[in-house]
Amino acid sequence: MSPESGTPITRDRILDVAEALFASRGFAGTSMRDIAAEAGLTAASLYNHFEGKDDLYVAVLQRGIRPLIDLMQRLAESEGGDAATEAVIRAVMEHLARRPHLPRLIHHEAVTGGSHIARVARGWVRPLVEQGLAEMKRGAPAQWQPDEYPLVIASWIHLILGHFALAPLFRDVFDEDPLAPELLERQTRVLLKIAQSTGARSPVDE
Amino acid sequence: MSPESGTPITRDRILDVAEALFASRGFAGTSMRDIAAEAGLTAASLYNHFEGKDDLYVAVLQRGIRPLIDLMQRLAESEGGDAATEAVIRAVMEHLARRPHLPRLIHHEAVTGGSHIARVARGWVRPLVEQGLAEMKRGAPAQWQPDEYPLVIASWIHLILGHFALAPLFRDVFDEDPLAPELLERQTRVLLKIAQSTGARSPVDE
Amino acid sequence: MSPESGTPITRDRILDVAEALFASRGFAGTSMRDIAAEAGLTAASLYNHFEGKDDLYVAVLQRGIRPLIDLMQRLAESEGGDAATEAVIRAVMEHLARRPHLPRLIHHEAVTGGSHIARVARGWVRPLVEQGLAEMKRGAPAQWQPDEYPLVIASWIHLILGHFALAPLFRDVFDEDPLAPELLERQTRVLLKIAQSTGARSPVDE
Amino acid sequence: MSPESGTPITRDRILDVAEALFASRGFAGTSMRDIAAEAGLTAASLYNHFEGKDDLYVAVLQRGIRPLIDLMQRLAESEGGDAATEAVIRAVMEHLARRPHLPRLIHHEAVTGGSHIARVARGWVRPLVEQGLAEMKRGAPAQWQPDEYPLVIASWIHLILGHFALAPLFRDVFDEDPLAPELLERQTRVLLKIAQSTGARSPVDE
DNA sequence: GATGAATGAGGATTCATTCAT
DNA sequence: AATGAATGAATCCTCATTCAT
Repeated sequence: MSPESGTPITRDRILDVAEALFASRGFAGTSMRDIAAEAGLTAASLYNHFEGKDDLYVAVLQRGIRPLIDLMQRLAESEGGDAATEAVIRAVMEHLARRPHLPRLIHHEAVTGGSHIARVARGWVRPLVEQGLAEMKRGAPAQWQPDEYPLVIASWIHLILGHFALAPLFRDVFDEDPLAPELLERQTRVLLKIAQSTGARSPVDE
Repeated sequence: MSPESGTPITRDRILDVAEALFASRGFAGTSMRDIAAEAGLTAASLYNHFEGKDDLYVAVLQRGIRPLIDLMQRLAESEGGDAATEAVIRAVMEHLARRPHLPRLIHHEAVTGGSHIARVARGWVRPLVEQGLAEMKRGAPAQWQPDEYPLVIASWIHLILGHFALAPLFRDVFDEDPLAPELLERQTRVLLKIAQSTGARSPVDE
Repeated sequence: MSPESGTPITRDRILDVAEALFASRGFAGTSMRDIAAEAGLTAASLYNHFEGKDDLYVAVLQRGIRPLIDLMQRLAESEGGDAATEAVIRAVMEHLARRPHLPRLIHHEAVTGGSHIARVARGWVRPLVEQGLAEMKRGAPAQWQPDEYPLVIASWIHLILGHFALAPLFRDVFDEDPLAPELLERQTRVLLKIAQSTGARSPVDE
Repeated sequence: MSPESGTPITRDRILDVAEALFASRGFAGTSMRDIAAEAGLTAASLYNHFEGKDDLYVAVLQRGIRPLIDLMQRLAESEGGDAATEAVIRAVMEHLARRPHLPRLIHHEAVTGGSHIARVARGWVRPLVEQGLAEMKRGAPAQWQPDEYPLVIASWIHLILGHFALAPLFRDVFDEDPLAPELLERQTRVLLKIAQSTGARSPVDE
């Protein structure tokens, strides 16, 4: 009946719930029972859909990261230049705004150095970094030395992911929700300004 | 008799071990037994020094964050200006280089939105942000709107903490250790350049 | 609709698989899922053919033991004497050679003292023992006292079943498979010699 | 207080209980909870004494089999001959009478072909069989061919272990307990007679 | 006749914690 | 100050079974 076979409804519901819980409590802090309960199931039922906690976690990770990889690849295929930088920032911010759990998932993995991180690192971040490196080698702002390129790229990742991942903290500090549409828009503006300030092509270029 | 007494040496050893484990596995992922084992003790012995896991965790957090708060306060008392920005970046980077677990601890708390985060938020980040706000209000680069000030400050936090906290990820992506002295120095240079680029006082100011 | 119906082929396949698994892992150590998987089915499907695990187990037991009972009865109807002893040993050895799981099933039941053992005991072993007793009473080797008759019969059961049931052990000890045709033949010869040695009619008889 | 350090009492109590349960229900059929309950403990407490179910099982097996190995070695050091055969049978029967769970444990392992069987096979049965083989090679009854020696030895194992291990079955068949002292004595007599009948040195030997 | 999905019960094991020693 | 032993609660997961499809 549905274009997909199986019973995608339940499976997806589990993935949704698991994504939210893994994102906010981490892998170790999330119990199968909690996931099941939130999905309206018994813990045992989860095993009809996933082989185990680890399998479920990987499924959550992949479902979340895959579209981000795809997005980055699509963006990479567009031509570069200053306009492109703006487009990338806008696109990524909009994408993450719709999947606000993803950055926290990535942060958990990254900070923990979990066993899945190799997958994340090699599958997603490395290609992304390498795209960025290639782009910068073709023409980076004059202020950056080549050995600083990776750090510049990492810094952009910190800026973008950090805003989402550390939202719980800053929600307590500011009295506003960093994930509210208005603040996301404002943060995008801030990032664009940073891009302009730091990305000014060297006078030689012009 | 009081759980606060005990050989300071052992207590500190426990704190050291707990800090490392909490930082790399998070609160839920770290067991009292693991901490005890790594400290050459039995789990039961930990209770001679701390009232429980939670108490130990708070102790770790406070021991780690307190010096950072002090550092920020000392820096705040110095006068501002462009030179100050550079001094702050250098000082914080150097401080964190000596306590590399701290950023991961903070990230865990921040991402998790744990029950201790209020403490962290109110005790450390809020004053820091308010110092920054005050500073910016006294004279910020012209490109920033007042409602962007908090986001700019948060962005700096992302840039600095992110480099340390996400080191496990980027260690896998680059083939270098982000926490190696040489990369820390390089990252400091990058941050200084970003500060210069984005922080340029508007021509009108001068 | 009735759980007794169904394609006989599938039912027999399940019985075959279950027999092998129950024999090598015991009742408690064998899961319905394992049986189903080995039979190319899902656990749920087993319930189309058997009422439950217990029912399946009993079916396996009965299917295996029934022919053995029949064999013993047929042998009992033949007249006794030394020739008969040889015939019994040969017949039983040949029968078990074709159903090598059976002795292990019986051993499991016997050692466990499981709830099904009463069935086995009363349904199969007891008549067999009583046949033997009757036979011995009609004329046993002079060396056996009447109160030893049951033990002698039990000993024969140990000798014959043991060779099959403990094959996994002796396969490890010898470097040969006790169930290989050649060793079965050799074991038969050994048993026949034991029968001759111990069964010699007293000189008075002759 | 006790000649052994530690708290041997609880540990031994657990071993006793586990031995009985493993013997009568097998490894898979015995739960840690049951063992604990029978020992007056909680399941969690078992893990203060053993690393896990498997470890406990191995401990039970070793504690039971070790003395049997020692007995066999002592017997092997005595000189052989017909008198020795009688001594061995008597000694083993008496030993097993005092540890009636052991044969069932061995049978479970042997029939299951469990993962521990290699240990049992190599550690205990193989040396025993090899002792027997050496003995037979020095002078066996004329009726046995050399290639039958292993089977003869195995047959003795079946006769002796079988009486103990299959006791639950024959308790149901006879109306007597095969492990009752009187029946053990009777079984010993039967075995001795079998030994005499089958072991008669060939006239040529004399 | 087969199965995917659901589940209550129970499996082994871990965990934080307590307490007597 | 340290620990061995004990434990209730919770962990992940398996199991036998049911039922709608």
